[in-house]
Formats: sequence, C-alpha cells, structure tokens
Amino acid sequence: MKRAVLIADDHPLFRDALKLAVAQAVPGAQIVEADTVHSLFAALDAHPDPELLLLDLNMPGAHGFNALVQARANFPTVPIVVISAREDRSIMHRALGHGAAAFVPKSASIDLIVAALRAVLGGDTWLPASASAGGLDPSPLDQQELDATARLATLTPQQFRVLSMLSAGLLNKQIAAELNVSEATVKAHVSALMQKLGVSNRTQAVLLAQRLSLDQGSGDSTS
Amino acid sequence: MKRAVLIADDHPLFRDALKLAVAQAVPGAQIVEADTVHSLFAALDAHPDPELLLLDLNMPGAHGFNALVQARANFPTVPIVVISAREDRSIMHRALGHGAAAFVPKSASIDLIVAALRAVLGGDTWLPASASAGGLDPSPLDQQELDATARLATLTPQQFRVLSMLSAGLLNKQIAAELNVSEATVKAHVSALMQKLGVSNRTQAVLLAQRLSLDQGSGDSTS
DNA sequence: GCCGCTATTCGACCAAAGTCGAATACTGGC
DNA sequence: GCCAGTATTCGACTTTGGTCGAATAGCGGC
Repeated sequence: MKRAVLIADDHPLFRDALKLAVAQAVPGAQIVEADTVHSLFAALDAHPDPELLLLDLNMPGAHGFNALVQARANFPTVPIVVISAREDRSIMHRALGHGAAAFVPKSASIDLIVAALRAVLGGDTWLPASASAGGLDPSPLDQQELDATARLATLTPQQFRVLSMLSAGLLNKQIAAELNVSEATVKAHVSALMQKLGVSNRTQAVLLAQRLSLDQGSGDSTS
Repeated sequence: MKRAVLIADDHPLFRDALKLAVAQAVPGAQIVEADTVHSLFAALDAHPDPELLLLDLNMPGAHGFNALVQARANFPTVPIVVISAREDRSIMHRALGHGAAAFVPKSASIDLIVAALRAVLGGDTWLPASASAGGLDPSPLDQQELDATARLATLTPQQFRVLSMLSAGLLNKQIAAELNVSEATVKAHVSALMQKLGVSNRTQAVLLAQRLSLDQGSGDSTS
C-alpha cells in the first residue's frame, strides 16, 4: 500500500489546489483530506505513517501552533508543511521553530508549493524567499516559547487531550466522561502533565497552553 | 486644591510631551505621573477624582485593554484618553468601545493632542481623522468581547485584584496572604466574580479574563 | 522469550476550591 | 438620622482537585 499524503485545510478550494501540487510532487500519492483538527487526528490514526502532512494553521479547532505542536508530539517522524494566510517572517520562523519542515504562504503559486514539497521530501527545510529578505534578526524565537514548546512536546497523546479539555475550562468529571475513563485517571493525567510542564495547578497549566495558542503579532513599543 | 491630571506612560520622554499638551489644554493643572499600572492605581487612590486620565495601552503590567477596563470599572467618572503606538482603526474603536473618551496615536502632533484633550474636557469623544477614513465597517466590536467587558465592568475593586491574581495562577492561599485577608474571604470573592462572569470555575474565569488581555489583530481567513 | 521502560488505568487519601449563610461597615438617597 | 443596597469579611460544610502507590498492558532491545 502506498504511503498517504495528508492535507488538512478547511477551505475546499484550497485543498484542491494543494492536491494539484501534491500530485505533481508525489505522483500517484494516496491523498487523505481533513477539514478540522479533529478529523486530522482521525486521519493520522488511520494512516500512522504518512509521507507528508500539509497543515493549515487556521482551521476549525486549531488555535495558533497548537495543532502543529500536537501533531509533532504524537507523530514526530512525519514531515509537516505549514500553510497559512499570514505571511510575516515572524510566523514563518516560529513555525519552523515548532518543528515544521516548511512554510508555504497561501498566496504562493502551485510551482512554488511543488518546490517546497519536493524539498521537504528530500529531507530539507524550505521557506519562501520573503522569509529571509528584509534583513533584521532571523527571529530568535522567544526563549519562553521555545521552552514551553519543548515541555508540551513531551506530553503523551492522552495528556494532550486532557490538557486541551482543561483549556476549555472543563471539570475532571466532564473530561472523564468525554474520554470514558474514571475521574481518578483524569486526575493522574493532570498530575503527570502538570509535572512535565513544571506548574503546580491546572490554572497555570492552562495559562501555559494558552501562550502557544495566541499569535499576538504585537511588536509595539515604538514611542 | 486643583483637580489633578494623571499621565500614565512608561516612556519618560513621551510623558514630557504629554505634559506640554496638558499644560496647554488645562493651564495650571496639577500633573501626576505613573509609569506602571500599579503606580497608576496608587495615583488614582491618592487623587480619586482627577480631571483627566491619559493612559498608554502598552505599559509594564498592562495587557491589552485590562488597565483601561479596570480603571473604568473602579473610577467610572474619570474621562480617559487612551494613548497607543498602534494606529489601526480596529484598536481605536475598541478603545472607545471599552469606555475611553478619546484615542490618540503616539505619532500625533502636540496640537492634535491638545485638541483631543479639549474635546474630552468639553464632554465630547475624540478620534483622529484616520479612524473614520478608509471606509468599511465602523467596527462592530466583537459581540463576545463587548459581553465580556460588560461583565468585567461589574466587578468590585477587590474582585478585580483577585481576578488578576487568579490569572497569574495563584492559589487562594497565596492571594489571601497578598491581600492580608483570610482564605475564606478570597473564596467568597472568587465565587462572587465567577457568578458575575457567568462561569463555574476559576479556570473559565481566567480564560475569560485572558480574552481581553490579548490583542491578537488576526483577521485572517483569506484563501 | 525475557526485561526494562513507559502509557494508561485506578482507589484511597489529603489539600484546595467553591457554596451557604451571616455579620459588619460604608455609601447614597429620603 | 434612617434605611436600602452593596462591598468586604469570615466560618462551616460540600465538592473538586491533586498526590501517592500500585496494577495492567504494550513496545523495543538483548
């Protein structure tokens, strides 16, 4: 059986465009589509070792780099090409910092996308020319953010699910019902993930998770 | 005793510029300065009924519209002129939506600032020309955000302090020590503010508070 | 196969969070 | 001054959250 290529984007038209690009870069590939974060992970469970994952940062259920970080944590071997409508250099470098193999702006031409996919399949990383143009810092990727990402990456799949439910403000009881386990189990997961994240209560865990979820472009402080 | 004019900005040079403007608009005014959110509220306690408050959105301790909302909640009668380095129309209208009487970009000339101060002292609201230029929507100010702001505005001063400490991930015990009250009191405040915010546990309260703290300009979804 | 490692699960126990009722104090209107 | 409404405070009780120790299951290496 051929290894699959996963396309995760909530916009059908854009998925079609990506399919064209994939067909050129990986002739005969089995293409699997997802339009939400939930269906993406369902697809990943069904195809645990895809050749490539094309991931839109702005999908229903996706907040900031959460989906990327979670995918990287659970399927570390899958090369991920991040797609986004935002094109600032900051977000490109942060995507790579979070483990993406390439960043493709939605405004890119098919040819450019194909070039990116080929580079990634060859084991390279890839960025559009605009990412390095303009000089200035190559984005040190905020130390706190790097740290937080490293911690998040050590979470197990279940712990990830629990954390995301924590971040929705759910009670342990509700999480237990959702996951069909006992409340004791949820508590154990919460304890474990809090230790990994280096925090001492659920609120701090949620706060840490939130920091990765929001792309506050900011960059103010001019006077 | 003359009523005071408060200037809250962390940049000394810019405070000087604002002082010049205030001196022109309110001759002989007693000017009180603050460079952090903390010192701003100390100044408000010392001068509970200032004639005017000039507030920079980007100060140490200030996250998003929090300082503005908190000041409005505790000192509803004080007209507030918001200062910011950001100049997008969105932020201007949101500032007014959160109760500011005027919005002044940091790039504005002294004359413009004076005009704004005079308008506010006369009871008017004031926006730079660029706020209405460019057509498009007059900013419906996200329904959720309006709602959250309305709820936050009903909090008492103590409840506000408690909420901000909740948002730092502190335990009730730590908050109690900080405020020199018993843990039971903190719990009572937490219960009260949760009811006002329409949430059922501290994590949800923190989540709601966070939503107002981050100005993620976003506005994506182009394909 | 056997062993060590980790993920997942759980129950029992203690600590923290949240509810309820109530007392005190302060404010603004009459 | 008096009253109504609200802010602030607290103790007692209940619910939820978090720790500890432990059992089971799966996975990769030797």
